[in-house]
Amino acid sequence: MQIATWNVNSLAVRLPQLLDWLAERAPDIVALQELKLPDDRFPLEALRQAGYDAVWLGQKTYNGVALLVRAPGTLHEVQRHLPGQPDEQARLIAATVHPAGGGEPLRVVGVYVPNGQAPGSDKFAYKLRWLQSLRAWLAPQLQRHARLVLLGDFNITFDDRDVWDPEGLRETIHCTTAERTELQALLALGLHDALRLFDPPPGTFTWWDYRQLAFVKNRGLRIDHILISDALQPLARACQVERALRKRPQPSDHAPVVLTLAAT
DNA sequence: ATGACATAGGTGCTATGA
Repeated sequence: MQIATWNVNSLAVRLPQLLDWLAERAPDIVALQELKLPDDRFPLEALRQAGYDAVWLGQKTYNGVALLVRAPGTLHEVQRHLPGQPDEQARLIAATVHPAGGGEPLRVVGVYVPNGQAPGSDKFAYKLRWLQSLRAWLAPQLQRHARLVLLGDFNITFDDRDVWDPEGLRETIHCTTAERTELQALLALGLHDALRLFDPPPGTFTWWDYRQLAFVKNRGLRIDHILISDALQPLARACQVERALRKRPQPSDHAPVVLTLAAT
């Protein structure tokens, strides 16, 4: 079974690429971020024709998240937004997924963590507050759902290995100690960084700036993550960044991350 | 140097991203 996350940077623009990729790889579960469209413009029919069901939380212009499941898989107990968190920004969607191949259900939490703009800014404070709220909500979720996947665009690097120029970007946005402390606090709840379990080669990133040939020079960051609970860790078989999608015409600036889990 | 690209909204430019 394959579980993927992809920041598409506009679902309207990237829909043809998403449909191509779903047809090629047939992931069982997909979390999408940065839909950048309101709920009534979500392309449900196109996704259904591609063999996927979906739930989504849209927003005009900014943010927006969705979960897809390959038929005949199903999505239940859908939650949009962090409960009790008044927030105009569409950044979290969770569902209990019964995957296509059968086996035990999974609790899947897709997130688009705030960017944070710059340390010390109001947006940075919002990012840290949002992460604290996520953690407070996630702790009881993990008690209830032993088989849990938290995945999406975290906008945080774990450590210097996730940064193309760690010295030059020291304590800049995505690389600050404050952000990394919040990310580690999520792991401390009983989660594991799925990609790091498989000892990826140096220079494994998920995002590259559109400018200055950053992708060609592999000047990137690893900020998109799949975190899996203790119960799922022994089932992890592979985890990879789909770098090839970043090479296609009119790409998203993010590449997908794909986790392969053994059934059951 | 706060730019370079890309996207949305709207129709000239600003806001935002990472």
